Amino acid sequence: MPDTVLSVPTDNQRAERADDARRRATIHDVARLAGVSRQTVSRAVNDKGEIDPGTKERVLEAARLLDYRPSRFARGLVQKGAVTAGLVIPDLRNPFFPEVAAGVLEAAEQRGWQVVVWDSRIDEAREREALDVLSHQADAVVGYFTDPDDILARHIGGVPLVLLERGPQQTRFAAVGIDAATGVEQGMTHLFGAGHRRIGMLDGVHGPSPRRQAFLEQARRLGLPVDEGWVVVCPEHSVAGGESGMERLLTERPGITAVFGFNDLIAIGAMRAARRHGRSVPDGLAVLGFDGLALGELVEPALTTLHIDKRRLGRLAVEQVVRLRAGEEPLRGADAWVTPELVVRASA
Amino acid sequence: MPDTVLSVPTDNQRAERADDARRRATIHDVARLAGVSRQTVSRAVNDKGEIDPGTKERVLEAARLLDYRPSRFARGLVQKGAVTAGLVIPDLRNPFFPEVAAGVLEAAEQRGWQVVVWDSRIDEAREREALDVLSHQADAVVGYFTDPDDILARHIGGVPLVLLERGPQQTRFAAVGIDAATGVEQGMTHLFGAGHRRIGMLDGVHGPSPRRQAFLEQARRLGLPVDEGWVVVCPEHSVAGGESGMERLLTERPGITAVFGFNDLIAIGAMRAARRHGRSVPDGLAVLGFDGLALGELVEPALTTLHIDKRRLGRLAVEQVVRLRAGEEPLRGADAWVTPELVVRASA
DNA sequence: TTGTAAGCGTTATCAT
DNA sequence: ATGATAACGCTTACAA
Repeated sequence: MPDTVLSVPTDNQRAERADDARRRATIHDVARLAGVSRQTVSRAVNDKGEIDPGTKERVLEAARLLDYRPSRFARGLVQKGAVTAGLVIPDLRNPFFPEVAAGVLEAAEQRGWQVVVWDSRIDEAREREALDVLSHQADAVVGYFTDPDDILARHIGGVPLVLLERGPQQTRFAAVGIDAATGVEQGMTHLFGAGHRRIGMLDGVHGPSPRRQAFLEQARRLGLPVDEGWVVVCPEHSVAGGESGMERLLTERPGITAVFGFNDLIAIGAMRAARRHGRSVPDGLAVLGFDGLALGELVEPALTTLHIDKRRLGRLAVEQVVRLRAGEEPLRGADAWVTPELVVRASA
Repeated sequence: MPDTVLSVPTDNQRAERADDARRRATIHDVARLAGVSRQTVSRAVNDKGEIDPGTKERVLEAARLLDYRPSRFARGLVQKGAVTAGLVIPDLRNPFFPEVAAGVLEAAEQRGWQVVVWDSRIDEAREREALDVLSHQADAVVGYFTDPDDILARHIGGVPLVLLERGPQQTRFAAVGIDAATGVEQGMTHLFGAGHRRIGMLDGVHGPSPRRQAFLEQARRLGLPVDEGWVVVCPEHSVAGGESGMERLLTERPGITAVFGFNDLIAIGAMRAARRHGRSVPDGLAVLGFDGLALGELVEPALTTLHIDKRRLGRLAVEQVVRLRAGEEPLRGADAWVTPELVVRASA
């Protein structure tokens, strides 16, 4: 018989379950303890006006006692407006990416958004996993991805996606990129002007990357005796990767007088390897980087590099998200590019 | 009269509002378009078994048409278990912090948690703002904070909080720290052993920091003629900050033969400033860093430093969160410390 | 000042 | 295989 009474409806059922072991306190528990309605608890907790100071104090005390915290889900359900973006970065320990992330975070903060960060650690499976999770938990995703569009589409499932460093012509998603062609042209022109003809490249990716294509194109334009055979790939985008790549390049093309690095870390590795081979920089070998990391000013000799405005890249990505969410077309072409700028220091 | 009919109850009201301009499609809209119940939509979308392949296809098509995406809030409300942690970092562009963040992200990922990252940009107001937001949106917060406990308490409001780099004796919150005393002792012993007696310090914070206290204590132990007057504060924890701090130190204590940096960036700045003053490193001036950044191996001369396992620091912080959430006592004392390790390179 | 009722969008449970 | 119904925890009307 008591069963019948207790199962009347919901409120009494709740009362039954109230002393469950580790259940988090709800607004209802607080209301009951304070002897008020849930609405009154809400008023107290959210600091609304219309409430008696005494009641408020009592409610807050009850909340404290029960260690009550409003459920963000229940709140989100009823108050719209909280925006969460996902950010997927390949490697937080490559100083390039924290800079981009800083740009994203800054722009997001200005809009009151939150950013969930994933470090995919240069693992395509983890990239996809990030998409799977973030497509459920975020309102938009920004990041570095290596999979082709159709795979990404399968995992992002309708959530706005902005790809970092993919040329707009390489994807149907929104993207922000780096104007590799212009950057490489500046760099090669500089090396050529300094008298270099036998220039090698330490690329960062297999296959026809924009940087490599631009490199080969410039080599052709300048009439250099340089082709694919002068390009060595450093799968690891680090100083160590640059060192071992340079070892190989020096073995395969001992005649080179200059080398173009895929990024600054690789270029710094190249300098170190070159010196170990008894070639001083820049006289025995000129080294050119790509990124413009702060680090480049600290090494000896300071690194000549194509500087990229990394924060801007991040901010631009957030702008793309804004457009996407507004139902507008994302920026395409040059508006969605960051153009590198040659910074001449000592290494080339 | 039609009004009466339409306002029957909720379902029809919804039908009315369905063609609202920019309202995001809900499961209900999809159900209606596909001519099935909401439950069936749920089954299709979540890839559950019990559903006719044909129906499923029809539902998914409708979902695609309406650009339907499940609300993460509604989902979170019914499916428990999604954990979001907040991470507050002072400056993503100081290479130290991305390493710590990487440790946090790694440990969080292993547990299936998500991490919302905030860059407080070394601004106490922004730190508090981060707490205000994250205490609502996250299930726990990990981070660097400068405010004293009571202020933090006011802003964190009951959410588990783990402070980074606060000695356990300095806070009643859970914390993970660095064993500054042991680190400094190693460093000072090393410098002393190399014959240095007049040692300066470039500290990073005003007031009695653990590192400074340990420094002064070691100076006393070793009988050095060194006191507070040999400490210069670099408010900016960067190479530039180290350079200007070193300028001052060199002016105030031209007799120093060695300098202890608050961190590696400051130490590198010190090396540069010293050299500009015509003092070679390490012969004219020995320089010791604190952090063990990868960067330290790349500068010339390579930096002798107290290496900190930064990832471990981050992972440890997540472990503390786990304890807190389980209602256990957080680790205290040495278990919540990371002990620096002296790495001798060329600079000292 | 306080309480009642409805609804936010989803999934779980139990029928059918 | 599909649907009805009841939660989930909260806030926003509106009523008292």
